[in-house]
Amino acid sequence: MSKLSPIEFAKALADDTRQTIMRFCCCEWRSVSEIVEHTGVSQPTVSHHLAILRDAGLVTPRPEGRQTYYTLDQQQVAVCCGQLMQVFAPENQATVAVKDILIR
Amino acid sequence: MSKLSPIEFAKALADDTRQTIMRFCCCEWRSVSEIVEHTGVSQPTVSHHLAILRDAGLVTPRPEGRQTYYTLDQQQVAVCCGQLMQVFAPENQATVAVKDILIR
DNA sequence: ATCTCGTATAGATGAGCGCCGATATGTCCA
DNA sequence: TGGACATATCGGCGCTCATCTATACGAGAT
Repeated sequence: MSKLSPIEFAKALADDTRQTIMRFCCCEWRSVSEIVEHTGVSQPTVSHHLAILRDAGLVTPRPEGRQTYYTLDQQQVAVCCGQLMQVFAPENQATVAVKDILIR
Repeated sequence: MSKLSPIEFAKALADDTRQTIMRFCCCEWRSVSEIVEHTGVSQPTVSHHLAILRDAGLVTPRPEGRQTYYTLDQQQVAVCCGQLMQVFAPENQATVAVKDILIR
């Protein structure tokens, strides 16, 4: 999981289909077929979006036989959000709280 | 300052020029001319991006004579980041801390 | 080995958007 | 009132990217 700049993070999030995938994979492992069925877009499109999220370190793949299961990396999300807050809301109270927890 | 969905927030952040503007206006009031000079893009382009950020409630305009000064709304940023964390990192420790501060 | 199923990649297409020049709007000053 | 300046809007152009179909790759199963 490589570090993600605020720009890369924002661009990875800036698509409805990708956010749908992220919500769907938030607390569970989901196969590509399940994601295809849930999003309603074609399988290649899902694969494309998964590649983007995977490159951003936002989802983790787990190959299992013919299928590949994906899940959202909540820690990566939290760290990136914390970074956003430090850059764009440095004087906010919540930013301090997040920094204490996420940055060590 | 209207409420901002995770998608709208991400799309507003998903541009280098807009992030440059946001950083430049983070803790100070900046005129459009200053922003034009700092970003290096044309004045109409800056105006365009400011309109997007303004519609998202991420920057606050303060007209003063012929000039308009803008500053970043750190509270709006923090709230949106908090929302992102609750949606995409609900099991993370930092999310709980942010929620306690931002959501009332 | 061959077939089938699940996923990834390649190539094409169309919509969205970032950018600029030109122009409109609005404010201050003489 | 007229002119100069700051910002906003308009119209277009080019590029990025989300989507599709077609195809390749890879792992069971027969």
